[in-house]
Amino acid sequence: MRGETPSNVFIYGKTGTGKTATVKYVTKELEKVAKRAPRKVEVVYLNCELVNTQYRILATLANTFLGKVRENGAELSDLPEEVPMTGWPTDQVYKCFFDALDLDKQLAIIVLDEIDKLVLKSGDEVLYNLTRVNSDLKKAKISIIGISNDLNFMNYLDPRVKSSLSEEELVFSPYNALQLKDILERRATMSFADGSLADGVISLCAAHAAREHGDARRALDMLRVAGELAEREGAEAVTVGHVRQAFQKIEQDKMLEVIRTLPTQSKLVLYSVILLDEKGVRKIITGDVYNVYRTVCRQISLDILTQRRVSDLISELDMMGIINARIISKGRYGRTKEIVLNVQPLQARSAIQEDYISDIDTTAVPHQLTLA
DNA sequence: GTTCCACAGGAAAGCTAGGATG
DNA sequence: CATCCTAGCTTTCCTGTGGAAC
Repeated sequence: MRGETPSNVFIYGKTGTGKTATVKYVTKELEKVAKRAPRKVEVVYLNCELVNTQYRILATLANTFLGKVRENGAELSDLPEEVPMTGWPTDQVYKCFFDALDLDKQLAIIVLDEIDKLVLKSGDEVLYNLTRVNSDLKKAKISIIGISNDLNFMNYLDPRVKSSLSEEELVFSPYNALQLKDILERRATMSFADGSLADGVISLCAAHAAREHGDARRALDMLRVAGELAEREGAEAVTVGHVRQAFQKIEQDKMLEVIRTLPTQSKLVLYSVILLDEKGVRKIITGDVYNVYRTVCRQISLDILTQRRVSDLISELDMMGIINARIISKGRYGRTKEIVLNVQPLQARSAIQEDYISDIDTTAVPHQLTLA
């Protein structure tokens, strides 16, 4: 507001630590204060997950400032009405943004949320251009706030961009249990009726979330799910038990989501394990899984991988926590992995069958196996 | 004490899709 | 458009191994 060139700010921290919320709050306050100041302050918020190419960022910026210019009733003689979302050469859009911005003595704060997504998709050229704008502007100034949840993201950048973007750096560390408790309590007073939360419910949610990730959004999710469970039950209040159920439900949902996005071959291996489990086989063993897997593959005429590979896939499923595989030795009868399913067979099955392979025959388990 | 099963899992080479490059 | 590169899968070939049975 005093007309000095502000530092660019770079903010990083894990998801759910309040980066976006903080920036939005602070910029809103700033805009409020700036209304009484002689120099205008404009904040443009861009989520780079949605607006993720150089052209679209420039076009969005150009249109924002063209809009502001028109609001003020200024003459638009040499400026276009609007920049189309496709079609123009990039440098023309750039010039348009530049001219509209430089009409006034103003400060533009450009917030680039999820900036890592932008760089991943279209490189750091935009950032380079934006960081240089200040040296060409006569009246206006711009300042960039970059938000990223990838801590290593900076290393992908051009050193010049890196140094100018991180003039000021802020790190948001994950919330601890006390902070989460505080957040949950505030939200709870807004969304839950008095007395509908039993003692310890919020503490438990906070403790769980802090131990896992420190993500406030997910802590709130847990509280919400616990509330929904209690409501469905028609319970008087949300109890500690509901929170535990909610925790399990969230874990299960996460697991099912992982299963849904598994590559086909891994799904088939998992499917084979499920089939064996449903047939009541107590000790599920690599060799058996491979036999069932082969039958299933033949039924849907898919390539059959080698046992070596399937063994690796089983290890991967184990790492993901979908199954538990532990190596056991049966002495004279060899050494193998004993596999225990770690998900609800029915739900896991339907998650797998959402795939195009929906018509696998359940009789894929050979009879001699069920007898064995 | 030996044997030997039924795999585990390391190493290296082949294959392939997709992207970069000329 | 052809060609080259690369990462991620997969296969091939291999050595290693805990412990019940002999």
